[in-house]
Amino acid sequence: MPELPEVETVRRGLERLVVGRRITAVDVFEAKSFPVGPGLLPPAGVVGARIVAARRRAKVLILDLDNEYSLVGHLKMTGQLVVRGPEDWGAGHPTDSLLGELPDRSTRIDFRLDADSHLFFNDQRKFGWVKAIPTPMVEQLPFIASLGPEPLDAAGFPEFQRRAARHRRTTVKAVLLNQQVVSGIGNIYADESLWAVRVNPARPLAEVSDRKLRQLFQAASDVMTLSIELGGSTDRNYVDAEGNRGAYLGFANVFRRQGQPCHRCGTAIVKTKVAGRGTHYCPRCQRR
DNA sequence: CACTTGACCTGTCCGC
DNA sequence: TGCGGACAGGTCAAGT
Repeated sequence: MPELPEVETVRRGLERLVVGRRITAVDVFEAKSFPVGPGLLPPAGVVGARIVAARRRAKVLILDLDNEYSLVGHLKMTGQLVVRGPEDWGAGHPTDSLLGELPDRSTRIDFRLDADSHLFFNDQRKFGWVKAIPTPMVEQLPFIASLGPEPLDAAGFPEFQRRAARHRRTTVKAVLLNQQVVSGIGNIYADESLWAVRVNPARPLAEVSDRKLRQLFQAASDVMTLSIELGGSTDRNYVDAEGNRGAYLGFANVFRRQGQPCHRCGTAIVKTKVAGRGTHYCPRCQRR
């Protein structure tokens, strides 16, 4: 469930904790978590390189190295990138940690760093991955090059509108989840954004006015900006680079709130299935 | 081409 | 208490 706010929170932690560190060794415990193949550097190839930048595109994390390669990572649903060092190391200590000693049984990769520290890639369900790719190739990877604009970029609205226009018959929720149309939104923030502008998730896009669509894009930006300030959403697994939970779900209006009163009208929030996903909405505020 | 469904995985929860 | 099955959801391949 890491969506844009969670990935951005991890990115900020990595920028603070591992940029400037050198990779001294890499232990891969689950081969599929660090795929190798044409154009990909095997794990041993990053040993000796220094991490020089931590970037993000939508839900994709990018750690640039000083050897012309970048570590590109996707956390998918249960991935974590957690930094650990000596006990007295670093300014931030976990205050709401979800994790114990690392590595644990979900640890797939251990990047050993200088200064006696580690960057652990944990992933209970093994859907996530980390790949080493030539830095100039990162933006050209098909799945990155085809991403739609991010809601945090207000100037991206016309492009979002243009791309969305090709999907007028599908539900507005499915469109929000389509990373080629608009990127960075996942199940949590799709539901939260739709509640904010009182649009029913199952509405065909054709029934959503241009004005509503603009409000929706803005709402997605607002809700994700707030979530970043709160360190993201922790439903089950998500933690930041220090192992801490995010606090956004305490402020959620619909996600995982089925049966509880709508914060606007008091009606019980309903959970259904739209676009093959669990979907939460207020049946009164968000009529079809 | 637009759109939906299934697969990838494992841990958790629910009903029997 | 144990056990089968549903469920969780990001993305892509395969299906309609």
